[in-house]
Amino acid sequence: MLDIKLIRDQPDAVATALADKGGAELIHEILARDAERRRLIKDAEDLKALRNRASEAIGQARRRGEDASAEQARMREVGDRIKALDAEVKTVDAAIEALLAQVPNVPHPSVPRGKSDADNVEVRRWGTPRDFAFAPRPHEEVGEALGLLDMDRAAKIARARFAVMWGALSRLERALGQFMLDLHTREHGYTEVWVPHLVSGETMLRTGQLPKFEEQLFKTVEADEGRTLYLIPTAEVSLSALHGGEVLAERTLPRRYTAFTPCYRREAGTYGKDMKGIFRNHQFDKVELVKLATPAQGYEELESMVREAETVLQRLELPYRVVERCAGDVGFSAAKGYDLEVWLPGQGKYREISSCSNYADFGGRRVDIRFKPEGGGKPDFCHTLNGSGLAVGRTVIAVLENYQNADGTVTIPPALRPYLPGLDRLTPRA
RNA sequence: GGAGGGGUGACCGAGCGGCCGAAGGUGCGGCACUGGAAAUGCCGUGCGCGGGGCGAACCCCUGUGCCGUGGGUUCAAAUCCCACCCCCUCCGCCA
Repeated sequence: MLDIKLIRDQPDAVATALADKGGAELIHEILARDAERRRLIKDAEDLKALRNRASEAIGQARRRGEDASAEQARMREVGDRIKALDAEVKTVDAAIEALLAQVPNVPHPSVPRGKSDADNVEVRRWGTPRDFAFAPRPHEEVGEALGLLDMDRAAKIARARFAVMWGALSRLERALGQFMLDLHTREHGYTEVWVPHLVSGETMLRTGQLPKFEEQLFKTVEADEGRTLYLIPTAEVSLSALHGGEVLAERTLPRRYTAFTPCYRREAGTYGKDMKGIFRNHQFDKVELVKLATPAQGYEELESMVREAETVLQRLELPYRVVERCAGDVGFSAAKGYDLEVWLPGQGKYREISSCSNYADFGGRRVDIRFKPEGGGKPDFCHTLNGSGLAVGRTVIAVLENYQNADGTVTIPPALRPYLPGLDRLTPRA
């Protein structure tokens, strides 16, 4: 969330910055509530000061053996008024927090203006889409023809938008995850972390998944306890919540964490969209990248994170482009972000395979991660960054489509061979 | 699942209902000592919120709150009561 002080001090600047993103209309109401809050706090604290002084005097009087019952009765009343004021403060606090939670992050000045993804800006391209001597097929056809991708049985045992991958394709999925983790931990300075896939509602709130995206989450209930846990829609949730409530030493920043986990998403409201194959499923694997950085490091770390994700595609020799998201498309929590879009010959389009964002202090404030400056001084909120490095399911798609052969087989990208000993092509399942 | 113990500042660890934001230690910062360092000595070292000092930053003053979380008792709660969360030990069960 935004710093209320920023809204207080520069309401017009904030409203202007949110022009493309929305939320500017909330500013006025927040200011009104904030003024009310401060008035109430002042009143309550004045009374508390009065009570503290009186209590002191009562204590002394009683130790002298004097009667202080009149003063005690007076303070009892003051106590009741304090209680009432505190309750009002609490109500207003909750209202402000609810309002503040609806205000999106202010885009970084460098972010291009625009309303939708149509206004996103292509930053660079890498690789040349291969020339096919035949009509390249979409991944679901390639996979199903080989008998390795099995959407029907997945639907049978679960429902639509789930997948079953047999044999070598399952191996490919696993190998890709392994390959990405090794790359990021060995070459990019990330620490591999194994995290819970089910987290509390509190964690979902602190990572901005709730309440806004509740309809996208799978929720579990322990039947006999009635307790709720949520399936993570991305490992970003678990990774970025790890240090919630902590104050980190500046010299330990930036911290770079990566995790390979399944991700669970309801995909509500996407009926009919990307229904074929595994492009948009309820369950998919992803290698997630999360960084905690100082404000001074934040944007530099965003650029390097994008390059780190790109490296995966380069090693796999998959053509892609980098797109910077415009102000209207950058995402609720993000101050700046890039998408990596991989070339899918079966679709004849570049499609998103990674999204890297800097949530800046907006994220750090919400999860409450701060750092203590090296030379002393007040703790300040960390920048939190996250990105996919990469979405494994979509990488499988990219491999199936870009490496497909005329005979229906699929060549294994050379960089992946060490992870798939004895396998250089996907062939029909026996 | 049964029985018991415990959650205090960056960390360890004291703490009679008022004089406790909290002893002591460690760590950290500064200074002294040193050719430089170690050791030693001295000093300093929490966070949030509100009000004010030039409505900026840094800083200062002042008030208030914070001893797992939330309630309660009381003129007054780290200290008493209740609920919840978490951790630990022993027994049972178990991948």
